Amino acid sequence: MRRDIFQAIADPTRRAILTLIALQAMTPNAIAENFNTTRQAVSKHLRILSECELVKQEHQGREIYYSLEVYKMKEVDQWLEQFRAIWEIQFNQLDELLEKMKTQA
Amino acid sequence: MRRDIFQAIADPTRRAILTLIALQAMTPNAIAENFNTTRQAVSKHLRILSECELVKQEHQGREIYYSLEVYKMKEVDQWLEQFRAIWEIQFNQLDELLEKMKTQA
DNA sequence: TATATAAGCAACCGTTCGGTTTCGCAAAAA
DNA sequence: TTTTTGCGAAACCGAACGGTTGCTTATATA
Repeated sequence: MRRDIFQAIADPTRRAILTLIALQAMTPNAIAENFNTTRQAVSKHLRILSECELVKQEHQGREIYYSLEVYKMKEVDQWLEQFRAIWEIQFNQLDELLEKMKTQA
Repeated sequence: MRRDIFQAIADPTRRAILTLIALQAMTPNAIAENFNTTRQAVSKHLRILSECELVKQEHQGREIYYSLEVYKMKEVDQWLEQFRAIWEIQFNQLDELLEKMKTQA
């Protein structure tokens, strides 16, 4: 059961949960109210997000507040880095092409 | 069979394929040589990558060259944007804290 | 023409996924 | 103390996933 951040964000519900708790910590029940699923389903998603440390818990009495571990998102950002260089090159080439077309017109 | 770029990059083999063909187009056989799987397995991955337009084909005789559709990667980058703002705020707060500790020392 | 090769496609198999239902536990409220 | 509430864990189910094997089609080569 090797959890991986890319697998974690593959599910649209989990991505929505991450967005939801990005700015404020929330309990599983509160989170579940925003979706058409049961609390248990949300709980499962939270477990997966916890396993790859995308989310952290804070216990308050019998309530558990979940919040985003935003630094972990940087792993995706770092993976994207290799492609960012390429799409900037392609953008510049397009730019040169447009320039060329302009001078020829 | 809802294909989605996030689901496409969830698989480590597919991520490796994307990196492999990022700089040069390759045929399925050539790609498969880089992994411990059969050509058919790679072919399946390429089909999934094609379905969400992360990859484009170029036919040359009986060979098919696959290459990266790098602009599509920006969708992930755009999704990350919402979190980028947050981690920069947190970074700045850490920065302020370090500054504070320095002046107090 | 006959043969070899590149590649896609379909069928099948075991595993994982996302969800529900049921249960147990601990904290708060009655 | 008893009841309610918030939560996670386990068992189960259908669907999807990743992979293999076998087949067909199309191009290149003898």
